[in-house]
Amino acid sequence: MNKNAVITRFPPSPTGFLHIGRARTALFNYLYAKKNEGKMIFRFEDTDLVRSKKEFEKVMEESLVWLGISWDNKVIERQTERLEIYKKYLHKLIAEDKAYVSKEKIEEGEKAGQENEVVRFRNANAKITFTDLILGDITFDTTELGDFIIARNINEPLYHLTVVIDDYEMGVTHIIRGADGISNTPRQILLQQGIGAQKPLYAHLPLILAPDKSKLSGRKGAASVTDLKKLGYLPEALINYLTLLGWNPGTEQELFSIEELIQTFDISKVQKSGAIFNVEKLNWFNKQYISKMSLDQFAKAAGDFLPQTISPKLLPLIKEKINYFGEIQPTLDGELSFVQPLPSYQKESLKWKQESDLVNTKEYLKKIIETLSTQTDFSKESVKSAIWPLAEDKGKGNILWPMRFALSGKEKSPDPFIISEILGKEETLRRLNFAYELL
RNA sequence: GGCCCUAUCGUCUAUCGGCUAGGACACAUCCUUCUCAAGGAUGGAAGCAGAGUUCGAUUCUCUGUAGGGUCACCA
Repeated sequence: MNKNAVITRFPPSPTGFLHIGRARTALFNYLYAKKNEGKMIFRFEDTDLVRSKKEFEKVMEESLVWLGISWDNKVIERQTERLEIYKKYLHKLIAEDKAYVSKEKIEEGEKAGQENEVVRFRNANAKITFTDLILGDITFDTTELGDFIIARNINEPLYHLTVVIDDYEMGVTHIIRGADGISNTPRQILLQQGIGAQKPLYAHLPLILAPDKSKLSGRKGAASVTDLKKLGYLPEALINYLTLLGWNPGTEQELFSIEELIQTFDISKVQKSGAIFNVEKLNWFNKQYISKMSLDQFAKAAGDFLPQTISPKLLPLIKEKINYFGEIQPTLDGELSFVQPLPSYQKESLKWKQESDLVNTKEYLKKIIETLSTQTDFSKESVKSAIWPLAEDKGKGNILWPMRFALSGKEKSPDPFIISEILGKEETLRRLNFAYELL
């Protein structure tokens, strides 16, 4: 393998769903690795036995797959399976007097008061400076860290030690993570020096914020990939949006395929400040991707969001209305409700706004019914060409509004021709006659 | 509070010292249109404050202010 090969990594702890912020971190690691013809490693940091759950490992893996983010390691390793490795380093560190065992009382939790033999790292209290690919030089005085704890006991190593060892052993060259990891960096660099590891390059991504600029969380609406998938967003749209949240290529292009993203991605152009997650813009991206789909692709992608017995003629109407699949049912119940039994309505609703009373309206409806009664072909084109001369003669609103309202029972709906086609001759005439009788 | 990071329209952002500060989302108006959606056009909307460097600062430096992150025997 090429010695200079880029290796990035995505090491979530399986303690929840794949949060949008973490998804973007995975995405940027993926883009950076691909861009540099390197690899991305996916592993689980599950040393917190209490919070780590196998179910979450599964959702996280599924979420990445759904997004189209792939990793290059065949087996997804878990830290709980690498204990022997950590112990080896721990013993070495202690033997070299870089760390020491210390008998201390546990201060919090169920075991408070009990004694424990923690392992502390001998901190030389130096100043640590590292160059962040996004933020530039960052300096910490590590004095305040003290001799920090790296293991609960010799058999239970803690996070800072395990990441550093994993990254070293797996040959990680670039650590791309959220900005909340900045203050962990000096500790980890100290540990790298302790075990004789090479210092990787760091890039800290700005955080994704809720609309009130606080940290995004599940309580503030959809916050995980699973939530967004359930709402019916397209993975391509999410990827596109997430990449442009905090990064842009400096051109005015907004729509990118994943391949284009890989080609154009430049980590040094990542924004330094946090970005608010804006659903409106996600909606726009999603709509763009929907409109680019063929009807077949749309039907296939929408899948379970579509009722089993949906008229294929309704598909294009749905497709042009919605932002995301979750809006299909509300649209079917709303503007496209003409497919359902006709709702009751006030007869005044049949009147076009420029008419003063219902006298003309009744006359117009009669003419519409007469025209369509002799019509055999009920395709929207035929219905339109049959009705159009009448509409031109009497005024489009005068004819089309009552016709459309009689057919849909709604203020808002698709045009009366497409409704006629979908309803068919019998039902169309039934609804028109019903309106006529009302007046 | 200590330490660290950040600061351009409501939101995401462009600008590698020259700006009439550009684009996108959202919003408003208009056009198209029987209605809605889509589409087209137009518009309103921003450099946190103060000092310094400079012929010239949104861009560089400092201070202040504000926001965020982080301070575990969690990860």
